[in-house]
Amino acid sequence: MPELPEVETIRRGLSDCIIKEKGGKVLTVKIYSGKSFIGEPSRIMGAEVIEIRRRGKALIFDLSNRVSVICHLRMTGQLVWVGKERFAGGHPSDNFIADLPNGQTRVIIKFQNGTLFFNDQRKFGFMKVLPTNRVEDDDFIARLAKEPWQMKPEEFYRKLQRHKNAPIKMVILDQTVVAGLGNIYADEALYYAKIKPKRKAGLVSESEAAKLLEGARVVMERSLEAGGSTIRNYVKSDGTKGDYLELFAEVFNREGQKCRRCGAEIVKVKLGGRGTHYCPECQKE
DNA sequence: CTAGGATCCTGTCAGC
DNA sequence: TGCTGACAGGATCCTA
Repeated sequence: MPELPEVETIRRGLSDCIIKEKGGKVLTVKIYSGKSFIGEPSRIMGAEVIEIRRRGKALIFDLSNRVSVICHLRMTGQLVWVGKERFAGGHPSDNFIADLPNGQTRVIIKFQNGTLFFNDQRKFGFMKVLPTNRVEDDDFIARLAKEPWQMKPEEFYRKLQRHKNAPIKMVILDQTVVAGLGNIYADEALYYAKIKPKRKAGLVSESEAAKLLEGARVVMERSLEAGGSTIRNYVKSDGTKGDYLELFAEVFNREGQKCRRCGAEIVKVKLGGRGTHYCPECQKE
């Protein structure tokens, strides 16, 4: 369930562990679930990771032999580095601190100076090997829209018009409209912009669209400051589990609680098959 | 082309 | 306790 801030947090954490601290060459690739690893694993053996990039919610590991690995965690993927330090990010679960591998481990990439575990309960995520110069041709990467920081309000507004009959929330979850938002930050951005999630996208005004785009940036920046969902805030100092959502969420997982803006009760409904949280008072139809 | 629902897969939790 | 259905922070595929 990692969204842009979580993936970016992983990118930074793994860059520190694998590049700065020198993870070294890939020694072995062990695949426990065929559908979790696409392509020929031997193509990354003997190579070193020279850069870790991110496009939307996808991570891209560039290796020294002009081969790259695209990794998308989808709903329940997580990456855990065990080396000199331990770093874990992605779908928060006890795997962050558990002994690995376990029953949810799908791929293990062993480096000279550490081991990268790709765990994924539901097997929706994947790693995919391809030449570095072909990454931009990958179906998912190629169709990805700009991120909220790169997109101009006018462009965003124009894109909304192409889906004028769909609920605005569904439209901003579409990665070809804007990249990076998932179910949490879609709800949070709409709260920020005071727009009801089910409103038709065509009925969002130009100024509201600008506010929504700004909201997307603000809520994801806030989460990024909190470190996304990583081992640092998942495990509190007393060893108990923490809920990082508490750190910034205004509506997500707050059904039944009071809106911090107007005091009304936050509600949860189902929209397009996704749990959707909003304030019925201050978010407008 | 768009909109909406089903689908991939595994685990957990509420309710009976 | 054991079962059943709903649900889970994603994206694609299929149908109308």
